[in-house]
Amino acid sequence: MILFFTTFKLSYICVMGILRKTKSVKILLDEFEKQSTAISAITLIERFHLNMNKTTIYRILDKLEDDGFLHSFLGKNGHKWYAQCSGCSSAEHHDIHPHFQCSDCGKVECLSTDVLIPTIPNCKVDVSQILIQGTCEECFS
Amino acid sequence: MILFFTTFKLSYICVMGILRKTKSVKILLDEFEKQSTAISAITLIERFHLNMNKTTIYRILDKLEDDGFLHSFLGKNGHKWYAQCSGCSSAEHHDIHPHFQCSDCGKVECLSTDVLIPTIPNCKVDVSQILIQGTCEECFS
DNA sequence: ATATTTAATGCAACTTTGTTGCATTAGTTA
DNA sequence: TAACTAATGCAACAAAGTTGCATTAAATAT
Repeated sequence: MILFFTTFKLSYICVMGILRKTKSVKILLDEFEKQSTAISAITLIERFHLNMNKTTIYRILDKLEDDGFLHSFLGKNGHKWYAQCSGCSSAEHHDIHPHFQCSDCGKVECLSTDVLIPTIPNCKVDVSQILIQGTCEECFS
Repeated sequence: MILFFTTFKLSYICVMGILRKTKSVKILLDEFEKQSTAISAITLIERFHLNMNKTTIYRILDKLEDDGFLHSFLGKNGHKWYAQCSGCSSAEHHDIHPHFQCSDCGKVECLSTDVLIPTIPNCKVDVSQILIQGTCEECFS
């Protein structure tokens, strides 16, 4: 959340998410600022196991999602991935877009393309997860 | 596989899948014949824990998928689900269709509707998983 | 600047889904 | 009926993610 890069009283803005700007929160926010592609929870745990506990990582990711800074989805193995939201808030997540995962290197990208979800008779559709798998540009050439 | 309901020499047909018509295989085949909606591995383990070991269940499901009798996909929690294929073989799985999971009762249905998958520049697309979540007909009313 | 409050953290133990190795059992073929 | 070996059960394991609780450290109040 942009909050941390300006200087607000956090408690006014975040009701259920992150309240304190701790070292761990800063490290993770920096990471998502730096890297535009999605990152899996497992990758973050490996990458920062010297800096913080895996429990802490899971908890911060959870809160950042509540805050509308990150959105989560499941990769090809059912493992959790996170990426920055664009224009979401704690009130509403409107980041329903497909994700592309390379079967070769495992990298995941958010796709801006819209996919038309079929309507289902008598059912109320809430969310849809679309994971497209294949070979990415780098692994293909 | 229809093989088991007629009388063939199995070894001619199944190369890497199921070779013997055991009690466990019969139970699971019956279950998928009986129920047209998808079934999660966990559900089968609960349902048949008196009849067979969970290892056996996972192994049989795996082989039935190899044989083209079942296809698998991940539900909303990343858990494995299986449903009957229509027209697939061990040589080729062409059952790429969306699935609908009810957030209320957890039930999963295969949808016959086609979804247009976006092309991604310079990438080769292989498979795509589409999981639509919402409230099903029964839970809605 | 220091004390107080309590959100956030680390740790260990746990839960759940799914997998592996190996001895034993039971379909299938000879 | 015997022989072969695929399939099974069991126990132990692996990996992702969660929970409870004592401790630490941000933010606020003094």
